[in-house]
Amino acid sequence: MELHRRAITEASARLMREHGIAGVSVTDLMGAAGLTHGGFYGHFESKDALAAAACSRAFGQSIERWHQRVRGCGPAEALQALVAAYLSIRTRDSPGSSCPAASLVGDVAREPSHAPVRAAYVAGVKDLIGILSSVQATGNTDGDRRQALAQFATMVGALMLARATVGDAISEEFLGAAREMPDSSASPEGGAKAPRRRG
Amino acid sequence: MELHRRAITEASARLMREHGIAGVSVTDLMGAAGLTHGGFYGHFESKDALAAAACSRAFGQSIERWHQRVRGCGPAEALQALVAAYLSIRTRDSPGSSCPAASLVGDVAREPSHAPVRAAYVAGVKDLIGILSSVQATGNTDGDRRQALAQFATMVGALMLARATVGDAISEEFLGAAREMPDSSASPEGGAKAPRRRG
DNA sequence: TGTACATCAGTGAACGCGCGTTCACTGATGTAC
DNA sequence: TGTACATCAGTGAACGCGCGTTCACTGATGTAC
Repeated sequence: MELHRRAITEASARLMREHGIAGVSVTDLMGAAGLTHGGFYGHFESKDALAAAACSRAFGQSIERWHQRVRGCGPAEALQALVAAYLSIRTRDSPGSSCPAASLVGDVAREPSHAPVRAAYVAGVKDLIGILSSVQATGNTDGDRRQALAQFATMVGALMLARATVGDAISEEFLGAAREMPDSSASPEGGAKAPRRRG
Repeated sequence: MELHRRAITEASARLMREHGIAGVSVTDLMGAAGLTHGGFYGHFESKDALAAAACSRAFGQSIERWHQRVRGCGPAEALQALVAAYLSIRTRDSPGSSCPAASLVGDVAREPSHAPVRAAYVAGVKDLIGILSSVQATGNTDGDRRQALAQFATMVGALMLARATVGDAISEEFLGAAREMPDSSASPEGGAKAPRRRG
């Protein structure tokens, strides 16, 4: 039974990123796990509960992948590697297996405040921001975090805009322009930089 | 009849940004325009066609607002004003009346390539990028455009992440960190800057 | 080893509901004479 | 000015369909003796 539950969660982590939470039915999800829809409520309390589990699972996959990329690199190379992979054509064209913070951002933004997927999303975003902070180089903790938040916003925005404009040249332009954003283009040696000030 | 068509488009421009294209029904939209659902197909060929019209209308509103903000400012102040308004709590909490490039990004990303709303979205994004380019100050046209693309990605990403994480402090952190992104924090005098290079 | 029984994950029909779309009809408006 | 008629935007019932969820049932599994 635990095996089936995992299969449902895994299938949902993929399909919900691809088609949206509301874009796939319980029947679809159970079918993708090799089951029929009737047994669903033996595994999950509701579709909302599954969405939360699927969201957590998707973030788990991303976090694992980020850790792999960061491991065994200096911070500057690690940042470069994360950004380059994130803002690639391959990632743009694989919403089902790429960052849920991007793929699900529109869905989660419209969920009511009590929806369980919201908490899962926030937790996942915080984990990714933690990793991204650790490869920044402003020289102080606050600066690293602010830099990571802004950088992550750029990555998520560029990826989603690239997806929404596929078929037009501007899609690739978004990916390219965002890849060169502040710190990924600056000093490959990763020297400490002054924290930014409010304008 | 033209009046009713406009009312339907206007209501849809708001409601589709708030709840998503699939998140509102034809009955809802007609009701919001003060009509009953049956007459809908006298005005539009399909819900998809309405989505395209609503998207164009929403971009029209944003473009008008951007032009107003830019008019009568120097480029540096204009950029500051656009970014500050875009990344405000007020904007975050008003998806129905704010930038459709953000509110609809997830919906449009999942539309099939032939959906009419896609073309409307791409056209609107290009218009906004045009305005944003015109207030950049890298000193050359290509640099301005690349800068505008990256900046816009940051704005859209931060706004959507802030919406998806409302209720947690990180929501406001995204807005704040993205507000200080590259050029909005640099040189309020707006002096020309060297174009960025690939890292 | 063989039989009887309890368990319970999974099945598939069914529930009420709302969707996008269609269509016969209504009733206000404007023109013809 | 008054009557008859054509037009056509808008109405609301109805279409087939898929949704999330429920539930009586099935049938494989494991235990008791």
